Amino acid sequence: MSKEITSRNEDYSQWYNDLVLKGGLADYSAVRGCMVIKPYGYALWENMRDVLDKMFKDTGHVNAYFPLFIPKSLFEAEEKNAEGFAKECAIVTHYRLKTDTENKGKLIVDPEAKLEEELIVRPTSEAIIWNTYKDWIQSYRDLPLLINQWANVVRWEMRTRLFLRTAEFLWQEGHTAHATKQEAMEETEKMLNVYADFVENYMAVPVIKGIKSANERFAGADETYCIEAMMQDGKALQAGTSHFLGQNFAKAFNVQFMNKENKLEYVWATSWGVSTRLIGALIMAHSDDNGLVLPPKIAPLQVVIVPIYKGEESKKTVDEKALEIVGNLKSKGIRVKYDNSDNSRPGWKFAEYELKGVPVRMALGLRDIENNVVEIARRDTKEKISVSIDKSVETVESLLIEIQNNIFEKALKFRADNTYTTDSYEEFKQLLDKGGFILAHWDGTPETEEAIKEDTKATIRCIPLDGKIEPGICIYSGKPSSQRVIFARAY
RNA sequence: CGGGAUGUAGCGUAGCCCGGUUAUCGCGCCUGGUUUGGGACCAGGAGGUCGCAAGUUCGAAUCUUGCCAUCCCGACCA
Repeated sequence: MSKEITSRNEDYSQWYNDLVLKGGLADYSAVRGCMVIKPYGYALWENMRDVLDKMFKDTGHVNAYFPLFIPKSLFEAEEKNAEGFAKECAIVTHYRLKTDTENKGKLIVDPEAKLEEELIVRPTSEAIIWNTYKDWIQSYRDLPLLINQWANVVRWEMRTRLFLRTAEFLWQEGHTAHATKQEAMEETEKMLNVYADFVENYMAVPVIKGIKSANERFAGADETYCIEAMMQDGKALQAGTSHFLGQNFAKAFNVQFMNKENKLEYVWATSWGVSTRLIGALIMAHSDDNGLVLPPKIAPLQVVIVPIYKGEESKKTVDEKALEIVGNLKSKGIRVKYDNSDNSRPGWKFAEYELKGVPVRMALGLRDIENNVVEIARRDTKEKISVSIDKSVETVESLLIEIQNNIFEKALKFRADNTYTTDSYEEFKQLLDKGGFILAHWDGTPETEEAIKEDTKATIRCIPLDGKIEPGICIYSGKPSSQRVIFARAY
């Protein structure tokens, strides 16, 4: 039967789950909190990864790989960071199993194989990386050190959600070392801009660049920058972070370099990351009740061609013409699939590829070939047009660009329509229930943020970088404030 | 980790309260045929550790206990 998708109005969470599962992006696994990323979902991640990887390399970074396991003593070296992650670490305590003599065919942990020092499965890699950098950095000539790694990390979350929060996830983490504070701060902002560029121009998700409040700051960072996106239910989702780590890790791991004046100095550090969580952002930003809506630039398939035929003879004719179009599209670098499988009919295929969010669908039948036209349907607006086959490639090319722009504009408009400004705490609470971003004054204290969070479940998503300096009074405490910050309920 | 719910073929399900032949139905799958412009139809067929493990019983999908996984709500969360 048809793959029914729960509507957004009916149950937003279920709608999201339906898209992930029925859209073929991921599956639950036999492991609590861990998911299987299926080929279609992984293809999406590969496209995202490839674009980001190029952006990192274009900004001077290189890739490396560090161990999955971190000795506990290293992990705890930077205290704040260790504390921040302590509650969600998986720990390796033994290295061997043995046959259970009491219970044939079962294995038990060999108590004699206890590790002298426990290994932490990385929730992030600062510790192991800075412990390594210590040996790599001696002189200012070794700096800057600009390294990225693509890896998996584990955070033992209480409650998990496909892509948005899983116990294991894939990400990239950049870790850089610099000779000066200024340079490290510039790097932090540079990578934030790279993320914003990627998320807006490839994923078509508008973001707000900002700084995290102390409560939301990365443990071990002096300053955390972020990009925040709005989902269709009005909730905020952090799409990427970039941290200025100061000299915290340099001091914890004793990473010093000789400067030009022959004096030892601690290096300045940054780290930055985005994860498979971005896929969750993508889904919730654009998709609709018919399924996924993927931005052409990173969609695994940009075009699908569905043939319509009657009998073997006409199938041949249609195949021939369709493959010619496929060739033309491919020569333009367009990711296209010709689905002439005989186990489902055209209508089924239409619905299936809509569910999968393929940006453009072409339908080609005998009637079209006679008239030298092809039907082209776009996923975002579901509009259909009939164009001359000779012009089909250029039509598709421009359509892909148009779809990319349209879904970005649509998301931008949605965000604008759901962003409010208020100076009244009562109105603030009412607006929160509608969902969306609220620009309000805040006195800058963690206590006030905490109190508002207790009261409303909303947190400060960020202090926007492009925010106007505008004196006002804190919405909660009435104390003076110099700038509005963004409040929202968040994922 | 607390509260609630769920788990029967690839998917969706009936049966469970009140234990008793060969576990129901639909979709999907396989074979053959007719079909194909928005989720086709006919005929035949295959497919099951009833989430897992103990227990109660002559007998367990059904009753009991434990465990595992998922969903929702909370707590937690960079």
